[in-house]
Amino acid sequence: MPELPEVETIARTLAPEVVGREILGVSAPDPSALQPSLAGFAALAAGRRIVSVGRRGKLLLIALDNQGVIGVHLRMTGRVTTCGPDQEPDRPRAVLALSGGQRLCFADVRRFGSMHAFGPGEIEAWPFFASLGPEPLGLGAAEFRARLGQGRARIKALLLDQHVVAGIGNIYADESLFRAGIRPDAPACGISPRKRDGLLAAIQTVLAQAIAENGSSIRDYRDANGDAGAFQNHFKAYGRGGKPCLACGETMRVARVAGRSSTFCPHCQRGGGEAAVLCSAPPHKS
DNA sequence: ACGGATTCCTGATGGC
DNA sequence: TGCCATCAGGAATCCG
Repeated sequence: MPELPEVETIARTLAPEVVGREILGVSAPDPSALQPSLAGFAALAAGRRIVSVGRRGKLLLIALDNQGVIGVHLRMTGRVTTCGPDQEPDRPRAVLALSGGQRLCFADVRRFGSMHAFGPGEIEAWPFFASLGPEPLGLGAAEFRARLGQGRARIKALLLDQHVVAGIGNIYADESLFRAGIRPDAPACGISPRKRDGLLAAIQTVLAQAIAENGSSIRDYRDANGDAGAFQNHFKAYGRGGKPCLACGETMRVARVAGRSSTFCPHCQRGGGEAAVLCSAPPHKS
């Protein structure tokens, strides 16, 4: 599942393959992959030259020479890869033919993802893009503390909420909470400023390490060259339900939090548990 | 208004 | 062996 480190890795591996090339044509075995439509996408993208490849949250951004941009939502199983004229792309939903015989392929078995083409200045008006929270890497402690708020929402739900912070998904939420010693179901109102600072530090450490390892490959994720990442070998929480905690040996538990399976150590992650008292009193405001 | 639950989609997996 | 239920999850949307 591509989250921030995976999308960052795709951007870095895709850039040298496509930057400087012109988009010659657009084809789509599954036209629903393209927004606003196959014809609309082609009108915005064809004839444009790719000038850079970047990322915002989990959104892959392919910048065009007219200030337009292609935004790619990979969701769960989306893949963006390149393939030359002699290679057959594996079940692509959409293919961009590029100059020099290169092709950019978008495949996505579960079909949750999509590619959006935008004209100059249009993406800033896209509600999804405009409402994204700040990037977690480089985010200041004071702002992070404030963005979590004092509500009763569970901390994991907040980490997964792209309006709060952009780029974190189920894997890195579990890994960060483990390293910070906070239960995934802890309400925000019970997490002290000190704990919040520790959580941000854990998030930044985990994301940076995952980027350095080219992301995590559970089953679907591959970079633009088709290569897997390696950070799955460093998981301490995700996917370790029923196994002994790597820190204390206690059996890791799995619970449903924020609609996601969440793995945590009941011993190491007690932070926020004391919040039941702090949050129980209803906000008596007149 | 806020926060939880549901929905979309298909392949992998486990139980019988 | 084969079938069927279950699970995976990002984000929009629905619901209490």
